[in-house]
Amino acid sequence: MYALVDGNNFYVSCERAFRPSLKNRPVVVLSNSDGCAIARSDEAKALGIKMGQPWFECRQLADEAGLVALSANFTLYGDMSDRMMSVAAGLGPGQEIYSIDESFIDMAGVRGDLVRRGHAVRERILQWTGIPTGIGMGPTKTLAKLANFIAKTADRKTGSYPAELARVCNLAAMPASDLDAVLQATNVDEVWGVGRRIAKQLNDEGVTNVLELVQIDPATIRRRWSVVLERTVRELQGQPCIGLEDTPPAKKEIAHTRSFGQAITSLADLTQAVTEFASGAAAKLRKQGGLAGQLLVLVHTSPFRQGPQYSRSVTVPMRRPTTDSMLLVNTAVRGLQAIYRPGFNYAKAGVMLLDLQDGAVEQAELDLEPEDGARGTLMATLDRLNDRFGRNTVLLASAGLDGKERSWATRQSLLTPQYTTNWRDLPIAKA
DNA sequence: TCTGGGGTCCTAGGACCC
DNA sequence: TCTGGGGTCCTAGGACCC
Repeated sequence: MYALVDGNNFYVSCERAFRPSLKNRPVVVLSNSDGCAIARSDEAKALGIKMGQPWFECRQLADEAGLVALSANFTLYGDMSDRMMSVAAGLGPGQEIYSIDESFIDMAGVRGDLVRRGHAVRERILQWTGIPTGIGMGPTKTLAKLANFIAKTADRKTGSYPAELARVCNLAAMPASDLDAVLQATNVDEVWGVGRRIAKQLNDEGVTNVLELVQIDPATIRRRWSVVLERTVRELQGQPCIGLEDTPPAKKEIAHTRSFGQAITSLADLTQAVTEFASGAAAKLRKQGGLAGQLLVLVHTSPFRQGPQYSRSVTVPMRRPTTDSMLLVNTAVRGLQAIYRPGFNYAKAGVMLLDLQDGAVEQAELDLEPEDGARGTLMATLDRLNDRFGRNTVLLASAGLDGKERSWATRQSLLTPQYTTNWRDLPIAKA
């Protein structure tokens, strides 16, 4: 038995916890560069704003409908997530933190009325963190996920689900005929693992709702589609195929990519950007105690713009697995030089660290670079300074030190304070 | 005229998830 | 004028190897 606890409109709810004036208003949170909407309040959804919709397409709603837009404040969301997760963990004996706003709970051995227990935990999360949640339960993770969707949709009163399924929904506790009715009222594209593409293929075969999907023989699914979709169908039929991952598996890659505030053309500007991305990725790598065996650099133009397109990446093996910013930055810049072509308007670049290895089992080697030991101390000091005094307090010279304008920097004009993680931003209550 | 089979590695891209 | 970022898994095709 599994539960899925999921924060409603999570980023918006985090902002509302500290600015109650945002309640009952249409609110969106924007991606980096204030590019597009990545979270929407119910009121914003009702205005017709789509997930991922570009801000320039809906910004007129600020004047017409009182829409409020905020730049993404990931420091705040990460901290609020930790708080929500620690309360949600009280629902059952095991927890897998699946994303910033979702966790699966293993309900094995939990006795009593699970729906009542769910409502109690939900109330506690709301009271202690200010985040409204929905909870779905079922015999498999895929069914718990589906139950969660039903709980949230019934709460918004937008679907055709019975009101008593709102907020907390346990599919395992439902009489078979009621369950069939609920599955029939749910489109296949709401199923975890069925995206746009597969949904269309299913629709073309006449399979539009979940009840129809559940009734297909898994072997047929495997033959016509894939083992991945077969697993999804078996899970929908109540056969557990996906277990709880309560210890997160080690990352296989770390990425740091950004779209630029405005397109850039020169190798000098790209070098600055790639230096910053490689430094950022290296800091992340050190934080999780890993080593990178390979590094990938990518650049590309904007597919949304007219004009010549160019997209290229290169993977460079490190001489030996490393965590050293200077080596990684040098490698990234050399990679960039190899793929850079003049005459293009570059919209995005990035650095990925690949072939990640456990830092604790570093391969011993004749020490050909005796300064490495000192480098380790240097990197640790660099991380401490940047953690304490803010990102980019200390950086490598190729990031650009001359005070020249970093025209490519992302824009975040609507950023809210870091209420919970920075003394200077601590909210003050007035009597 | 007729030109193998098995394997790895790399790049690129597609599909899905949040 | 203006279109996110971070992941995983899978597959196809080309280069290269024996």
